[in-house]
Amino acid sequence: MTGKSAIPNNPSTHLAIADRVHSAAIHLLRQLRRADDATGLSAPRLSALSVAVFAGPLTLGALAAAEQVRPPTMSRLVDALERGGLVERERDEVDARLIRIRATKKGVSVMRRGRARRVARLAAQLKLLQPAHLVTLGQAAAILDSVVAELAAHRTQ
Amino acid sequence: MTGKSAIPNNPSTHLAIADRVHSAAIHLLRQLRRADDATGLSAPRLSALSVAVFAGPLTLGALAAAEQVRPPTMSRLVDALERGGLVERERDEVDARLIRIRATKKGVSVMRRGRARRVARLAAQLKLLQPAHLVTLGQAAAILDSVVAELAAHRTQ
DNA sequence: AACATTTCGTTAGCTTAGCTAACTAATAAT
DNA sequence: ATTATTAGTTAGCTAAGCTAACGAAATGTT
Repeated sequence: MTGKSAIPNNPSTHLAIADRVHSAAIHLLRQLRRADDATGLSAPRLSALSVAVFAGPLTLGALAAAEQVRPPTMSRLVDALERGGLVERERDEVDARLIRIRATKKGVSVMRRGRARRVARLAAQLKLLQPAHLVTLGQAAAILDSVVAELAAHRTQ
Repeated sequence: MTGKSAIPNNPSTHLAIADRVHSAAIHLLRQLRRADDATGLSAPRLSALSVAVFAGPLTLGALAAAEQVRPPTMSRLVDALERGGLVERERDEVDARLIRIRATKKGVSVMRRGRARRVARLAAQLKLLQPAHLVTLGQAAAILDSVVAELAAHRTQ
């Protein structure tokens, strides 16, 4: 994508840094996007599965909200995961409109391995970095997450 | 998406850092995704336009490579940009197979405004950070870009 | 000079992910 | 009892990504 020079101006500006961070994120995800051949799961599916696994059984709507996606979109993602035997739909006992998405055993193990594998390529590259650079990345991730949380808060408000 | 707990392990491991960086990137882009109703340009289009603007006239293949995308994909992105009057296709004088993609005046200005707007929300948050954190993010972006370039190289091989 | 090969971009056709709008079924409210 | 709201799905669209196959142009071989 844009690379070094978008919004060139003064490179130390927050705007310039925002631009570069944005770029880097796009590039990274492009690289990691391709389906993990081992699991056959795309990023959105793996991501949804991840929430199902770690946040326990969730309603479809809640899952959609967690993934910041509309219900129909999540409905299809769940279709795919269900087809693969990774999650199950359960009707709620008390409120029959609700559908709880629960990860299966298979879903749990596939998710773990899939995510590990997905990130493995990145990890392998990181291993080649100078330790100081690795530290910088770790710190940046933490900072970014807090920034993103702020963004999300201001948006949903 | 996945959040804090995927592959938790030792947080200082390159694998753990890879996971956190990956997470952070996903979260960030989800937040920024809708950003640019003003230009009507999607992220991939804005990104391609950005390269066309800043890396000067480029062949379609080079643009595809820069965007880490296959030629047919870029061909369609360029179609859309051309329809919007943001870029032009020019046949090369000496080698008639080549097509140079050149940003128009309109493309340049739209890109600047669009991208600025897209990143503006992020930039606004960054402004609230401690200067040291801002520096860390800037460095991290640079490091990440080189890492991603390596990833791309190894994958294409 | 003629033919074969390679290269560049496009076209065709597929999948996935996202959306809105409209529908069904179920619950809640009046 | 009827009406309104809510949850999820279906239908139908757009966009982005891919591979395979193709035409046109350039290059290499004989």
